[in-house]
Amino acid sequence: MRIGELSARTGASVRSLRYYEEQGLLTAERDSAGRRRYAEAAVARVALIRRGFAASLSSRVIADLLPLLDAECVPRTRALLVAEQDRLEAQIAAMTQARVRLSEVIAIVTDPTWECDA
Amino acid sequence: MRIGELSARTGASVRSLRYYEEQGLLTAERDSAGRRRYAEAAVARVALIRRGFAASLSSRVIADLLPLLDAECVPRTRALLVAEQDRLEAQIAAMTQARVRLSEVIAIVTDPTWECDA
DNA sequence: CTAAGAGCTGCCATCGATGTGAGGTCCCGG
DNA sequence: CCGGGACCTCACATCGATGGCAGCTCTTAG
Repeated sequence: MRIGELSARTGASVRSLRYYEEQGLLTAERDSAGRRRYAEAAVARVALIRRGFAASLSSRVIADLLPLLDAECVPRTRALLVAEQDRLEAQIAAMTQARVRLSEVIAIVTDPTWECDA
Repeated sequence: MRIGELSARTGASVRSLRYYEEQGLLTAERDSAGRRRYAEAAVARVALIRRGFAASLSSRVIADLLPLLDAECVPRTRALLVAEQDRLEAQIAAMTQARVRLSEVIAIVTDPTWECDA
């Protein structure tokens, strides 16, 4: 299929599909006119890529991941994902801490001695 | 004091102090040579700004916030901060959901039928 | 044959706090 | 008077996925 159809079938914009290819996430044959031709499997591939993005993986990590998935290499795939999980966990922790600090700020400004003109 | 001293006393880089001014977070007099001169209060001001950043507030929000703080206007200050808290909460929720999705991906690839060459 | 539509490449913009560097001014100590 | 250090402004780079435009080619329906 061509890029428009793949886009329609996956929900990824045409722009994004080209970007995925640029990042080495998706390969395509070219027809005589230079247009991308995708195999049926591309639909599942794009779904997988998008699943990765939805799980906050970067294109770089997905690029590392896909060959491992294709090789059905569980241990390394798993190691990569767990590392990402740690990164995500750290980010969540950072934001959670920011939330605490924000609560502190709110507590400070809610000091009852304060007043307001408006 | 001049910018170098303020930087040393607050831990903010000189670049950052200029940026704060550019964003309307910090004001400075100028001496005859055009150099910034800060009052003592600037130290506390910068500390407050940095506290805001540490609580994941953007310079824009801090810019909105500081006048309210100066006016000691609790209700509006509080409203602004609570709105930010909601935003932060939404981000944390998004990342938490990403974590769930990542766990799902890990569960999928950990399917015991898979094998690995390396 | 022609117009429209789909595809192509390449480039710029986004958002935000900060780093970095060039090129200039100014002040002070030696 | 000179050198160096502190300061100034201006401007570009970063990171990442995506949007969007310009200008082009190619195909296909009418």
